[in-house]
Amino acid sequence: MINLKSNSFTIPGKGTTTGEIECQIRIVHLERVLQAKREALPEEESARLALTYKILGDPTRLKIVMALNNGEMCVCDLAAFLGLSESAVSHQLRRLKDLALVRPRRQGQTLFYTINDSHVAAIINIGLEHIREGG
Amino acid sequence: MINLKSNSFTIPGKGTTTGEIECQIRIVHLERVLQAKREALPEEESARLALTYKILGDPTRLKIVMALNNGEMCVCDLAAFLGLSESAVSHQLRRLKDLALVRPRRQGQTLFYTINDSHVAAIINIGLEHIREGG
DNA sequence: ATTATATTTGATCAATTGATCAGATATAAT
DNA sequence: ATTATATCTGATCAATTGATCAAATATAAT
Repeated sequence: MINLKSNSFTIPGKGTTTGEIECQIRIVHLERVLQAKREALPEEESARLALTYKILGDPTRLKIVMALNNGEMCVCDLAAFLGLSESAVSHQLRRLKDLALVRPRRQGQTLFYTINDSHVAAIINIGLEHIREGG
Repeated sequence: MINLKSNSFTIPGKGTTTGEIECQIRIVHLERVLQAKREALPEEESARLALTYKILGDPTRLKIVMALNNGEMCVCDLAAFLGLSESAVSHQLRRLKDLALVRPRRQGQTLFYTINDSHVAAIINIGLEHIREGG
């Protein structure tokens, strides 16, 4: 147990410590905690990364991505494939597009969606390896 | 527009088609839809994969995983690092453990958590590459 | 045995989420 | 211009989620 005064640690129920508030945070290995703080990604970047996984972390959206991995598809074909309304698919495609996971190509009235870059397929392949062994 | 009778497609508001219900699903490229159906992962597997990403897709959990990527840490140190209650951290560790993303090692009363396998770090590295270029 | 320490567990609740619906755009055809 | 087609958008609502709290284990120390 280590006593901390006026540093940058945030205490669960009490917000961030400022001024002379004396607080007790249980830290068993201080160096380890400080190292984690030092090496942590900037908040903005880790938030973005988390959001990327979150977007992949929905069955409908993941199925979309995996289907597109075999070639581009239009909204209505995806809807037929998934058994969902075209509106639902469009909503999900927008979220995937916002995170640069898929990308549209317009041909007349039809929008064909594709995987945006090679990282997406790579993430999925490694994820599959993970769940297939030991998971 | 293609007319389908009594096949295995599911129609948005009407459940899965059975018997003689005549339905109209808009399919522009039937081969593409059928290919997607053929090559889709078994439902159970894609659900598991989605869940894996979902679990990584929360800022708190992702920070935990990234911190552990630099070496094992105990629950209370993680709590101090994150500025969260130990209970909150424990709850999240459980979810990470359930998906085999982290793994505990007991030493007396203390539980040290580690990244479970190399795939986890790989997924994160590729995710980072993705958001850092073009994202 | 009793007490202290480290973590886990179950309940609660505000906040977020995903599919649907109705209506809005955007492009093409007549 | 009008109509049809393909997709998008905003609102709604049940269901899920994450942090907190209080209480329960589990291990260690006296």
